[in-house]
Amino acid sequence: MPHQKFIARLQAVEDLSEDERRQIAALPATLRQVADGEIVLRQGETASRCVFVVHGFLYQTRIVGDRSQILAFHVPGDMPCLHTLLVSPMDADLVGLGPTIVGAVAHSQLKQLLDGSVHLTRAFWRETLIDAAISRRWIARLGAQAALAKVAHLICELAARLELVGLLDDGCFQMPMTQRHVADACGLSIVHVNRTIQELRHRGLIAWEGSEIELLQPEELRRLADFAPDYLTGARRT
Amino acid sequence: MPHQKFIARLQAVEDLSEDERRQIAALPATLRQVADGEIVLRQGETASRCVFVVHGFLYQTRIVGDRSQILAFHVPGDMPCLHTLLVSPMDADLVGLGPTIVGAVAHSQLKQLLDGSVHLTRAFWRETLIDAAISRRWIARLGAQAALAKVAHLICELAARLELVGLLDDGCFQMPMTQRHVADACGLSIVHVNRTIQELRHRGLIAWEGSEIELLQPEELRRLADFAPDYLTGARRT
DNA sequence: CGTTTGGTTGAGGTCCATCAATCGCGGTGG
DNA sequence: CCACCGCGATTGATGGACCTCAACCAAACG
Repeated sequence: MPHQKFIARLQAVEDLSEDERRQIAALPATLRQVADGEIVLRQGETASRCVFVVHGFLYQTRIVGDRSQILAFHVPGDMPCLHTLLVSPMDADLVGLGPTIVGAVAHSQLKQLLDGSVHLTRAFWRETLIDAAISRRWIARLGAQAALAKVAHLICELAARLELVGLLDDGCFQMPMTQRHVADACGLSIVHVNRTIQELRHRGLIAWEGSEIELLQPEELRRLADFAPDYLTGARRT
Repeated sequence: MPHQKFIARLQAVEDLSEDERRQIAALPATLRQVADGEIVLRQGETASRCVFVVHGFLYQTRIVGDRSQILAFHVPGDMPCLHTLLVSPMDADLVGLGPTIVGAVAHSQLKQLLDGSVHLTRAFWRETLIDAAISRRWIARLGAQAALAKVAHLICELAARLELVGLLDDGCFQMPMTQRHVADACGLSIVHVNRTIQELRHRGLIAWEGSEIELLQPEELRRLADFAPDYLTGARRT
């Protein structure tokens, strides 16, 4: 059950046989509650287990100079530190966003599973490649877009990723993200993020109350953000 | 011989046996000359072969809105589109920087090699993970650093990566990068890049004439850029 | 209730973009 | 050989996007 979203995610990325799904579901995982702002894995730490999001959200943040930069958000089904299986130390803190439930699988278990299956190895590899593709979009976003487009793009991406795991309800999703998180993810100041969000609201593109974000005009928003969701699944060759 | 730098690169990332090195060297590769500015692989294109840099440089660039953003530079030994093996379409143009020689290996050949070796698969996977780690640093750089630090960081990274493949000569390296490339990589205007480089020169940190870049005070430069090269090899667990 | 946290607003300043012009250099063709 | 051209580097002036500081508000919470 806790692996459900994770399997769904992998499934969206690579076709899995029923047997393979069973093998993944059989991975021994320990569940754990993570509080808002709690650090699951610390920068520099060498993980011996892989974490996956069961419920809620995580993000990765890194101090650079005197400010902190968010490198990635993680939604249910994501395995944020899969790369620690092969490349050891974390290059950022992994932090809970709102009350969250994570599962953890021992590296040894995962290695054993992957060593036995070329196809599953490929699926997990693909998973890390999609993470990389997302990072590359973030580079484009941070390097070349104006504040309004940056924030719009972030919202579009989160909505699209949540949709993949069935957590988008009619353009609406729940995420306890504060304006500080948006600022740290977009490389903007809080004040300017605030004004930017107001502008998005004013244009009737989004609604955002508490932890509920709604895309009022998804099409318009995507155009503004120059967003296309293709990179999130790594469109397979047919 | 053309595979030499590529093997050196892999070797730096994961221990290879002599047999494995031989297997890689035996991969049938076609060499090709690439002119400055020539597009090797176009955004949206589905590659059927993986390219690696034998001599010279490549970079990946993507149009976003009305400007172009460079997502990555590639030095000899790099395999810029290894990810196309599993995730199909290119999300950016792959372009030659200066006169360059690239090799190309068919996906089918590569797949065959990897399917036969768990260890080599791991080595190549690691390779993509290091690319991802670099992307993440770029996010931090673009999101959280000022112009001076951005440019300094880029130079530090290039120098460190070239050092890994033996192309750094006493803090000196050859790279036919223009200020426009720096601007597109750092999300700055050309004019401002020009002034930033002047400032770096003025502080006695670098020298840059034509295509020769020299780190005059590497330690100072690294401090300014908040740079540490750890992420480039994915420091292995011991 | 006081305190904290996140959101909001205003004013002023700065970093960087944009526009425009110049300069040096290598290439090219007459 | 030299005028011409194009590209990259450089410089100055001006403007704008965004930052910083500071204050205030509302809701949540002990």
